[in-house]
Amino acid sequence: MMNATFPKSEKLCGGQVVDHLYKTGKRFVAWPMRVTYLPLADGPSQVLIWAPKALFKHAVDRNRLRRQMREAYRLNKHVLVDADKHYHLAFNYIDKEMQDFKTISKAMGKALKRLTEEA
RNA sequence: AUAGUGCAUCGGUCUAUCGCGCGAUAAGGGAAGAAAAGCACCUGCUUUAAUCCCCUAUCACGAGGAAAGUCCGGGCAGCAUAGAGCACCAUCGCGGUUAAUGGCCGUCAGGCAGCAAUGUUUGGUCCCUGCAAAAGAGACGAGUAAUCUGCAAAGAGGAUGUGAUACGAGCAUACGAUGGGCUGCAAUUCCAAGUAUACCAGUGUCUGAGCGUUGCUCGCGCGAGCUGGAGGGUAGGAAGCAACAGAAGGACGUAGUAAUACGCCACUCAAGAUUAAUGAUAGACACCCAUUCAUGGGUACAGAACCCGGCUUAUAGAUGCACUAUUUUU
RNA sequence: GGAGCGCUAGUUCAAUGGAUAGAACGAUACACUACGGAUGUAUAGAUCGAGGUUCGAUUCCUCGGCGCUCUA
Repeated sequence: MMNATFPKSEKLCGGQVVDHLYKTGKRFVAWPMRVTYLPLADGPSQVLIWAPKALFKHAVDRNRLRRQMREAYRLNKHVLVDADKHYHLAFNYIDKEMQDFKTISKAMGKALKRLTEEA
């Protein structure tokens, strides 16, 4: 049985850590998201999820996107765990339209698969 | 029955799988990570904080009527138990109501909309100080024409016209009454970690610099450092803050036209995050619309951030009560 | 979370409650030129939206929209 939990230790917190990630991390686009990542030696992978206020004015829409992206990560993260890869990750939503869960989940699967293939 | 007006209420439900936050209970486990210091002497070892932290199981709870805008008013916190004067700001028929308000209820007068129910909007004063482009003799202090008085000088007089308003008013920056101390939970308090005030200049130590939240002046309190240049370090955690509930809602009774008040009833009410929980997916039901009666589409506005009372704005649809107009029947 | 400020031609800025909202740059047309530039002449173009106060509103008040700043 795969472990599909998402405890707080897997969330990325702290201003300095976030700054470090965005300054030194590599990035690629997995539409409708942009992924910024930084490989780690060990420890749990930590994730940051972001829905920008500039694109979505209402808090309801941002909450919904954030929750869907979080669910997509939670259900797909076994790919990373199985490959024994550890990252600091940031997912930024970059599309102007709200996409449905299937699209986001598919994109998340592709993104994580690509990460496992990185050196 | 149709159309409308006012007041009030609700604003999806259930199941399955996976998941999140907070709390309680039970049984366990002993760490995680940052930075620094010390010992050693290049391989390392030791020590150390707030928060304690992690895992497992079960149970309970987990967004709104507007959580929104931040437009008012309070609670609460700090600053003299918040003090004085000036300045500033707000309110403005009358009466009531409240913890308080610019809100709410009742009511008076005028304007506007409507057949009506009703809705909407305006409402202190002109004594003092001021205001009005063009037009007009003249915009608040003078004065044009006819006419009258007078020997005359002059005085009285105020038409017509201009204009929104003309020896009478209007307006606010003026006056009056009433209210407001200022700042806001990033307030405020505590714990922990870390560094250096090295150096330069000015100023001051009771005849007192400077600081303390108020635009200024005082008053009051603290008081040996303070200001500028040039540097060093930190930005973690806890309380505030989530049932020791309260200006809380509801039913009933009494008073009142009403807002509301009082009494009574163990009737109801348990979110508390902080890179920020309250969810995701699938299915069924309910409601609405279309229809070829198989089915297809739609279900709004919108997400707590210390807490309350209002206002304003957004909102698919559903329900109840009262009233008005028209038509039909009795 | 809280506090404060702003919105005027395409752009940058003016305008004490008072006549037809002004200036510079830009745009368009014409002239000049073999063509273009420069220059000259002319033209078009705006008060964020909706109400209210006033004789009269860019200005004052209310509600909404958008943008910005400060604050541990």
